[in-house]
Amino acid sequence: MKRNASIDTPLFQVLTEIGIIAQLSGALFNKVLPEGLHVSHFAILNHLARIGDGQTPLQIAGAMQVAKGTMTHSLGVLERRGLVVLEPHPDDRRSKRVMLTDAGRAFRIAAVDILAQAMGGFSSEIDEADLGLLVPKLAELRKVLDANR
Amino acid sequence: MKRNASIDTPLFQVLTEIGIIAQLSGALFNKVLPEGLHVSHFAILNHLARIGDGQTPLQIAGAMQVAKGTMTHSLGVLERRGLVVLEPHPDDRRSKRVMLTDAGRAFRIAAVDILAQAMGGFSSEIDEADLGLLVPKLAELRKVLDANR
DNA sequence: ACTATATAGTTCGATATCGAACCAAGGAGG
DNA sequence: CCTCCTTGGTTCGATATCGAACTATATAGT
Repeated sequence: MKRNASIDTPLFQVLTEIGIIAQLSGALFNKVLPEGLHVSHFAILNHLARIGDGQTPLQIAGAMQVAKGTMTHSLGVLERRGLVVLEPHPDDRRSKRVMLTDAGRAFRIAAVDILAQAMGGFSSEIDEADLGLLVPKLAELRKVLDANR
Repeated sequence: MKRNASIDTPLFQVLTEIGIIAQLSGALFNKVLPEGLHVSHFAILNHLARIGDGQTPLQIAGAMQVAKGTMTHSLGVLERRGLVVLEPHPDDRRSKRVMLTDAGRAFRIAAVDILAQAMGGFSSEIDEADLGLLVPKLAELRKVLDANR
């Protein structure tokens, strides 16, 4: 059937699989993460620890690919927990700078350990080298999607 | 730094990329889909059209990897729009069977066209064959995650 | 300088999703 | 049969997210 051919394209299949995997891994992460901390919150802490803090909310939203209103919300959660502080941006009074607190760094390290442990449980069932090859392809796909949004 | 090594594993990187891609493609789909129809709703219609209707809500929830409460909600949306009907299951009075209506089939075909068109815009920027190779690996990853949830 | 436009964040309403509690029906053992 | 456990669905409260409207500041064009 000609009609279905248009949707059974590799791109579509990949996106379908990816959607399901994202849902599954998100659920898995949420289960092992400490009470009240969502994957998205952890992702922000992790990003700040890796790339460096002092980024603006908008920069972080761009990196995480979420709407800026969402970022306002998430940063509020993290700030209320004392994991980050928002300070005024020195060069632009509209903007903020997001800084990790010591508690935030400690929290992230603890969460990383928990996640690593949880993933270690079944990472043996997967060919790690295989996964390594996937990363650049996925990154490329992400770039294309990002450019067309 | 030893500490970061535990999280900079291929598996983790892949899941991070996948999370972002899922968010991007979901947003993209939502933008092109008709008013009020969410990707998840389309996914259900598509699943029923491909696998065959008459499935129970729980079966569909399993295939989509969403909570059953979510499925109740989504099917309600689709039913209110007349795209599916829920009929009592002949063998089990607790259960239902989800049937596509003609309108549902038509709607799906239209949506497929719209999506195919939207994706066609940038699918040329990606190596389709490359993507094809990704599918089995992703499927495998999905299985492992699924088994460990 | 002055106005117009763009940008950073916030706020708000709507919706998808989850998880847990719940209800109803099936099935298993005695 | 009757109880106990399981299973399919629904309901409910909480939360993440989006998109759009809004505020304040910055930048550009004239």
